[in-house]
Amino acid sequence: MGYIAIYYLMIMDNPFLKYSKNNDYVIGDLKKLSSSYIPDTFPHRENQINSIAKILGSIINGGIASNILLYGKSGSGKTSSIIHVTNMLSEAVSGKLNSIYINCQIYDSQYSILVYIINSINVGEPQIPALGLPMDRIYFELIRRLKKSNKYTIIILDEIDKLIQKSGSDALYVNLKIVADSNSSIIGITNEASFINRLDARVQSRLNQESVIFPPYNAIELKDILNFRIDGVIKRGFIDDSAINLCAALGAQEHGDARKSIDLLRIAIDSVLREQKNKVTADDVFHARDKFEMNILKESIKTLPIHSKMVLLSVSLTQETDTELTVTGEIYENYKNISLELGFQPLTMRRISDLLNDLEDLGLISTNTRSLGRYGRTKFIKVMGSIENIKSYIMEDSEFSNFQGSKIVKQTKLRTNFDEYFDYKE
DNA sequence: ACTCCACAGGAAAATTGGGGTA
DNA sequence: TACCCCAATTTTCCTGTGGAGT
Repeated sequence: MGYIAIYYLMIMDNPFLKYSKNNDYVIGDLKKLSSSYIPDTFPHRENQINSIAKILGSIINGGIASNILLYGKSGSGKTSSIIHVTNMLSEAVSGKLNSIYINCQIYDSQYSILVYIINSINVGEPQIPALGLPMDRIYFELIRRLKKSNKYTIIILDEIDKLIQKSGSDALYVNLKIVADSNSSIIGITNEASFINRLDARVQSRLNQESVIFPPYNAIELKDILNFRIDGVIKRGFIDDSAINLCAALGAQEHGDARKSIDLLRIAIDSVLREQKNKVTADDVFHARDKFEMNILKESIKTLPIHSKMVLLSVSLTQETDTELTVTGEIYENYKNISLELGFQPLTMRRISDLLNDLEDLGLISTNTRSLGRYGRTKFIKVMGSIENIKSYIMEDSEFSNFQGSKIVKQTKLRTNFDEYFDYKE
């Protein structure tokens, strides 16, 4: 009796289950269509996987593996492949392996990375706090626990270029030293080919012992991958060939991005299932793309720190009143007003300059440094995408709930001169 | 050739805030 | 509770810069 009740609960609560039970088209686990799913076969990545396996293989015989650097654009299968390989390896040595995956975009200081590694090694000891301990003690503790665990350790540093960008080569050097002092290897993942040149020599030689390159997928390969993912999950015929081709083409367009292709297909399938239609067409994929891009925008704005949100709002409002002169100085003035209105102590211009660069990295704004000769040198800034949407996403933050719209200053130093400059020209 | 605007962005100092210790 | 350590964040101080004006 109890089982039946639970069964119904699951059907009610889990949308995937609901579809799979009520729909003839779904014949397998829809999780296979998630871009983070790690399949057990990787079409068109056999060479890379074999190379990595060969390098790490020496661990099986008790040896030490070289450090590896994986290159490739996003969605080229680097992360999935390495996790797949380490999973297999862990199986081969019957679990005597610590494989620690770290995304350096999230853990971006040497301190946070080391603490994360320590807390990932399970030797039945308490967690280490994320702040406040002296570095040498972290270091000591890490070595101690690594030795105690008595396993080989593989540290995977994803987006390793972000670490260098934020914390410099030293952060990596510390990690590499630990590797030298213990039974472990580092695997770096980067999508920036020039990354290695920015390192200093001592780090370079240690990290770049072996490298594996992941070239972008072409449209034909992407199509294979999509078909492979659908296989056994969705009934043939439910998805129009044109839809698959389009997903592959859009992914190929975006530097051969398999993640994008798969996500697009999944979103398209999802909405077709929800609308109870009986075929996924190219049109559905186009809709999926719009939705996908909106979600990315919304999500990246939602997770922005409060001051970044205020800066972005300032850019939006400034651009709204005058497209010509969205420059740093004016954005800063308006940011200050917004900040004061919302009851925050405004940050300095120097800091805002960095925040603007961060926003550019996120693709939320685009900047262009221009010189107006006598009238100075500054950045011209534009928001990417619709101002209305961006504004509404920012306003979703409760901190902005009583934002009335600060007065938008138009009288910066530059503006006075700049206006004169144009008056003069005309 | 030289000046000077309005910043960009590097370096170092100062502040912040968790955590430990007495 | 007072006080010291630490890394992270932010400010202060600074030098650098492209090109119109003179």
